Amino acid sequence: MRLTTKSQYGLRVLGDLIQNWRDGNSYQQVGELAVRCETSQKYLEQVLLPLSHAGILESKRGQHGGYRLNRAPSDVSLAEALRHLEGLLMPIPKWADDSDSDSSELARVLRRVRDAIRDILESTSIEVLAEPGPGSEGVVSRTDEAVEALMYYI
Amino acid sequence: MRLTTKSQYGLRVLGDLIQNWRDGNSYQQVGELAVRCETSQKYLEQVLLPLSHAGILESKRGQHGGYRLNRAPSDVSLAEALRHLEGLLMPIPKWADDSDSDSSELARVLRRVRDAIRDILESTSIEVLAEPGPGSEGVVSRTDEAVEALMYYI
DNA sequence: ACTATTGCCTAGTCAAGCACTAGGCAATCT
DNA sequence: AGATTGCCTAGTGCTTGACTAGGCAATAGT
Repeated sequence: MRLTTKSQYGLRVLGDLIQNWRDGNSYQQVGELAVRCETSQKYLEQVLLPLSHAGILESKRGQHGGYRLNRAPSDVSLAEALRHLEGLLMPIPKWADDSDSDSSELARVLRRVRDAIRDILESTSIEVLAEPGPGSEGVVSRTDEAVEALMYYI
Repeated sequence: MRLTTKSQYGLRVLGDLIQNWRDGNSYQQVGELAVRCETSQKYLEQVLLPLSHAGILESKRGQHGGYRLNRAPSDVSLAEALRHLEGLLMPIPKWADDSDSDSSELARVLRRVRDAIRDILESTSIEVLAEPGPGSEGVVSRTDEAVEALMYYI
């Protein structure tokens, strides 16, 4: 699993839109989302596009257009979001994905690693991206830091 | 965790040297290892250097020099080998590695992923890299294919 | 001691991919 | 009709992976 800035911004926007979902789910313009996520509008457009195509987000064009969640946050897993942000998490050819046990022992170990990652990411919903409630002081999202910490490696 | 060709060749050489360990543990020249691993001698030198510095391999220069295992294969974990082949698997800053539970929920999820990967890789020895016994027909090492399958992503 | 051999180390090159920037088209609202 | 906003594609600069190349250092055989 690799994590690039697409995930960084994408996950942060999702957290933002989850807050918005709980408060009427109105359309949020890319320009404002970009400001809140500290990136450029043009780049964020590219990040959100695949999420829209995947049906995770819903978009509207023209005046008062923007993005909003299309499904309940609890129904979207982190794995699904990351798949559309980063492309396929694991482009494994058939021979390795098959249940054939005739492949090497190493392949079996690597498959266990892959499954462990997948299990965690599939069983976690994007609700974890929502910023902590209004009780906390630091209003700044920690999503960036969390992703930066593991960026490129895991 | 990222896997590059360094891991691909490095793991394959380790498998080769494990066979050699069980058969007298003589020094194997880089040139011949490179032929068996289907890469160039010069590149393989760079791959094996860090394994030598880490004490996993032992080297000798001059005529009849080469490489051989320096420790029992059962005492070297896949995690250790990969760490020296790819650099640190997870360069996580202190704030995320601390047991402080005040970081974001996402950070906690990503730490679970990291730990799951580490647990598997630490508990598996490089013995799995050894080629299957002489009973099998296909003599070609499957390490390359196993690594290629997951290269860059997991 | 001399020389051939082999590993050690550093620098440089080429291609691919990430992180954007930019421009124009298409839909929507007023 | 015109302004606004998202959709889509192309292009650019930088970093990194995957090597290639050259010379130095140590060891073995004579």
